[in-house]
Amino acid sequence: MAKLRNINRSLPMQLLLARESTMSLFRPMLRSFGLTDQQWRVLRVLAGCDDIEAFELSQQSMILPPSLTRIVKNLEEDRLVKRTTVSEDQRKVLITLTAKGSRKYKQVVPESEKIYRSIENKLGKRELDDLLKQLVTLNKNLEN
Amino acid sequence: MAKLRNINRSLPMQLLLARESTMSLFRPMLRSFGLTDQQWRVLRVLAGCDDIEAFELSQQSMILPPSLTRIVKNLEEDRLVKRTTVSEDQRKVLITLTAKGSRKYKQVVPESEKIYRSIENKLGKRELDDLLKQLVTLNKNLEN
DNA sequence: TCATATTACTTAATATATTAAATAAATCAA
DNA sequence: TTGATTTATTTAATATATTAAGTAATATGA
Repeated sequence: MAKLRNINRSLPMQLLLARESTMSLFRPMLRSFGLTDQQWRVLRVLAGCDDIEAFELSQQSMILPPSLTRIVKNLEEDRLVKRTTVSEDQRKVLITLTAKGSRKYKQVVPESEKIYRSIENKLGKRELDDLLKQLVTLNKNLEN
Repeated sequence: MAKLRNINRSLPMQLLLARESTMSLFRPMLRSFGLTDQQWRVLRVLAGCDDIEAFELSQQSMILPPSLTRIVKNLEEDRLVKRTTVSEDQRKVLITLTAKGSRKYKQVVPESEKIYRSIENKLGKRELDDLLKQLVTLNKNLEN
């Protein structure tokens, strides 16, 4: 019978496993702040700019527009972000971090970095840098 | 303001991006066979054994039990898999590929391998092997 | 100008992820 | 033996992913 490559030789599976291995280290911390993985990705992008259009936020947080609509709605209900429309182009929506959202972000950052450093220690800084470099290259070479 | 590392230096984000970059190459093919990503992961594991317990299938397909319950139910409705219970331990559920499921698997395998080879060509076989090796190491070193 | 196409986002429908709780069968301990 | 615990899976509830379709605003071309 035609056989598929072993899991250990499957790039998609190893990437899935690696993503899970790393996120499982961050997840309990994020949950303790009442944040989902995706909500954190959104806050993180917003913290890096004054405001941002929905489409651009979707790209940078790697969340598809339909999911983003719901996620932003929930964050808005939690008063962590604000939505406004652009008068020059009424189709567009601008999203901003509120003061509360900014405070939340500042609380999470040091905890996140702490976990990141523990990963660096487990893997070795050189190995991690090397892996990152290869992933960046892969993403460049496979990009659409 | 406390700032988080750039996306390019974030292992979780690069892994997410890499996973998406690669899966986006397989997804249209899988959909053309009427399969979701997760359904394919399940079929793939089942093709590698006569039958398997739900918990073990959950591990190998990297799908949590609650999700697996639903996915197996859907695959069962499509007549691609079969569920039976073990008489020695009535708690356990055994899952098997049907003849139809096996045929589907055999149809997908060559298409999947074709795409995999095109990825090898884009990235270079040596680079890909090297990356895989590093991912396997990472998964070993971070494993719970 | 005005019908058409495009853009930006949202809604809808179905599938999956995550966490907690429930269920039922098997095991364990007094 | 039987009440308590553990194990294997399912249900439930909420959140996200994916694809398609819808809506409203803007841009385009004859």
